[in-house]
Amino acid sequence: MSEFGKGCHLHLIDGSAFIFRAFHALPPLTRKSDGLPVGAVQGFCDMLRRYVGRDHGEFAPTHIAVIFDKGSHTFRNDLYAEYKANRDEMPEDLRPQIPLTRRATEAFNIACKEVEGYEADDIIATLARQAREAGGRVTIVSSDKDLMQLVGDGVEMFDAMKNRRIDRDGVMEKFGVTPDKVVDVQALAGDSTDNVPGAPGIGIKTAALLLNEYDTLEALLDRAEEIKQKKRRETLIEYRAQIELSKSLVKLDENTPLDFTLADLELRDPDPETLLGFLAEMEFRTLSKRIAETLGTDAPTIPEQAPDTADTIDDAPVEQPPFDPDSYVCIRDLETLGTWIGKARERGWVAIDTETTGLNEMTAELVGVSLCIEAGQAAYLPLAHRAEGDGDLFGPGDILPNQVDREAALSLLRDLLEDPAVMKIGQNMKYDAKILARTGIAIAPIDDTMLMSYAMNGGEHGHGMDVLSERYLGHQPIPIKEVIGSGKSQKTFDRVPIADATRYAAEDADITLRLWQLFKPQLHRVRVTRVYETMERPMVPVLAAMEMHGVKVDRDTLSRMSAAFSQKMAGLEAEIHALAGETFNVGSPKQLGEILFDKMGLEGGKKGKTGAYATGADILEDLATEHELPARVLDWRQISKLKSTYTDALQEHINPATGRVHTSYSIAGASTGRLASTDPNLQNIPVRTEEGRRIREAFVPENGRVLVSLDYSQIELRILAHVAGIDALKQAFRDGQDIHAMTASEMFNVPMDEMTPEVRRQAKAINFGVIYGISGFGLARNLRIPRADAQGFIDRYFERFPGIKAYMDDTVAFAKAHNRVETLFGRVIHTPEINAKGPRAGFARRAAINAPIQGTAADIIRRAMVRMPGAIAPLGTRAAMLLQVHDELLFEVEADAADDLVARATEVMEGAADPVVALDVPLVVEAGQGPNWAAAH
DNA sequence: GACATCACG
DNA sequence: GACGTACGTGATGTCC
Repeated sequence: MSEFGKGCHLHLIDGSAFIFRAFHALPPLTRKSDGLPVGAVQGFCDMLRRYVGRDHGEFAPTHIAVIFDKGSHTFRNDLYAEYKANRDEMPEDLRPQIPLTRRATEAFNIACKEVEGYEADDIIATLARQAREAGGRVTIVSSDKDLMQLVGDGVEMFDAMKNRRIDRDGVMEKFGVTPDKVVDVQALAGDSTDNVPGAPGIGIKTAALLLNEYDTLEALLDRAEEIKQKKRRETLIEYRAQIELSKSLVKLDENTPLDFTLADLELRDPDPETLLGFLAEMEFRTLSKRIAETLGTDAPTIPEQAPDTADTIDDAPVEQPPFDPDSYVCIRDLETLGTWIGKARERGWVAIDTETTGLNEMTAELVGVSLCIEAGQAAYLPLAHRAEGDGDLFGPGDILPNQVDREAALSLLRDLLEDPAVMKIGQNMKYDAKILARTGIAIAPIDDTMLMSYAMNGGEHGHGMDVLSERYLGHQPIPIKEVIGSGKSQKTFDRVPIADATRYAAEDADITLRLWQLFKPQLHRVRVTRVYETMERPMVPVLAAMEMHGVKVDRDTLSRMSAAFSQKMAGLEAEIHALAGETFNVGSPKQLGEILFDKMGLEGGKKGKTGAYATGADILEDLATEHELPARVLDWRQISKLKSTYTDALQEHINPATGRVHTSYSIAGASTGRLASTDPNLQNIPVRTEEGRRIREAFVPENGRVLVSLDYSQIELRILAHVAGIDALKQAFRDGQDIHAMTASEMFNVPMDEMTPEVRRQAKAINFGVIYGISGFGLARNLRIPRADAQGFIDRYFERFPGIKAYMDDTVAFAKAHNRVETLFGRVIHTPEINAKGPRAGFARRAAINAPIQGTAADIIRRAMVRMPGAIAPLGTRAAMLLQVHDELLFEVEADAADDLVARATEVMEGAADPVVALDVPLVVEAGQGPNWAAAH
């Protein structure tokens, strides 16, 4: 054993962080033979394997240890009983896995250290100090901000999740101070996750500001009297003891008693027998194989469990072969393609992925297609790869030889992809369906792993392939950046060498198939099969058709408006500069803030986390009553927005081939079930102001046609009336009354015929507030009234409609108990933050109240959209659905068929809840038509 | 790439 | 009683 000294590099892994990440990143997995939960152990082992196996370059370890916490009571609890008191109980499934992670570490022959009564952080601090004093370097493997105080003098951190080293600059970035001041910042700002109190009202930004001015916490507290801001000064004086206590809680103990030395942590090779023995005991087949391969030995055989116990491990993923990019087949001739197609027919399913030259399905060209028949068996069919660079027989840009003839291949593929007996499985199939549609292939039937995940895990995490693969397969796919590069040197996929393309593309199909095999049986267990089959999957062809159809936008109208806006902006800019007495960038909130508040000395000072002045519209509006400049800036901002985001940008989006604008809807983007529109976003075209609304005049039908707009009237309030069971509201909707006026009448005891617009406006704000999970603060801000008044309104509202309060409380209670809420149609919306502590709790609470209402409305319009093609089929190509804007559908229809369309579409929309949900309130649709979108409203 | 701002339902 | 607040999105320009 050699001494630790100069030239040595100690790596300290934060064991708890590894365990928790492994636990939360992987689906519950149990040991097949006895049902012992081992998912976190498996993840932990895989993370260890990857960490020791990675190329650390100049940071390679000579010594390494995994450090664990031991015992729940530490010296910090003696200082402050509430320390970490708000931590949730350890999940039931995780508890038995903790000792196994210790054994795993030992099996890897890595030092595994803990000290009774001390947190891992203190041991890490002590070891880091010792290593530093011995002249060595230290890497702390963790992203925990509590450890950042240790950075410096050869000590750095490494965030294994983001694959990023954290040095002095990284700490500066996080805390705004050098590492030696981190403890002081934390003492002031406190930490809600550890229940460190800190100073109320002071966050990291403020703390950093103060410490950079006063240098040390002690100096700051001693000279607190000097601070200008009243509130801050009083807080620092009043809470001095609490701040000092916080400091002693966050300061790590660098003198933890240790019964081992740095030399004991020397890097050692694992003993294959011990390590593989442990893995076999845990029954990790894939991991055993992988590690055996690295160690150059054979993996031990792990017996399969008896078939009669299969149902007890229902949640365990099907055992799969490891990913092997070298095993993927590149299809170079029609015969081989025929063989793969034959295999897909035999199975009845195939996973498919298309590779193209870009992300825009309307302009991207098909480059190749990958297929996967079963886990590990995938192939890539290159169709249009081109030579890159030079030094080849074939010049840059030439189609490479030895690729299957495109037309012949597509003809073979068409038979498969249109075969009703073969399920085509994809990840985000709308993309592939559109690409294939442009080659004349109408792919069907389909399954979509992205949408399966969305139905099961909405709100829990994203549903992109990378996330799903890492989370559910424990496999990190080849990043697209590695294949096509990034930034300036990025190339299109057709310039990727075919061998590289094969590894990447076939892997995507492989992953998709594995995800499908995992997800398919889970759908019914989470009871979202109907959601998936009626509201997610059928959206794919409907949206694909709408997006490909596009909407005609008149370039001349937009370009004339842009020119007019330019002129107007130039005029306003000159006025603003004159008023300011100097020229500055009106588009820079920073510069504007300095002009308004520093130079002109207006009231309404600082705000915001970055220390910049807030200059949002609400603030400028307040100033505008007294001053010219902010009023002109508001005008300028409005025009600037309209020009840059709409009249300029929309022209860029007109497709040269179709002359129309083609948006793309994300089906699985919004947590509530809403769609989102991108590239361009056609769900936020201006309408609220007269000037903005004119942009809608550029959205026009083809000659002889009209645009028809149908929108649900007050759909969210109707849903609220139903779910909360408010008889008065339900009756008002049945009677077709003005719902806001009726609310006002109930609340303020004003007869309906004496209603003033002002009182109605307030009631309307309250109605919307309720949908958003009302708070006194929010309503006060919206109505610009004192907070106490707003709270009074809310109290009275709840008094008059007690069912609303009950609904809100019940919804939150349900969310807290189940970590999810549901729409009337069974859509699941996870609320992972609902049991969080601190300010996040408020957000989560309001989101949980809103989600079933917004989500039910989203479900209803989805149902209408799915039925719409069938309902308007008799009109043939005379009518087409173009856009969805949450509660509105826009159609383009031949003028003499418009009334027919309105009748059919209205019927579908108003009946969209049937027959699954019988609403106590009618759904009412309002229709309009005209020669442009503005006129159709 | 983060932040502020603002467009929509 | 304090915390920091309306819910859900996407695009743009500034600034680091």
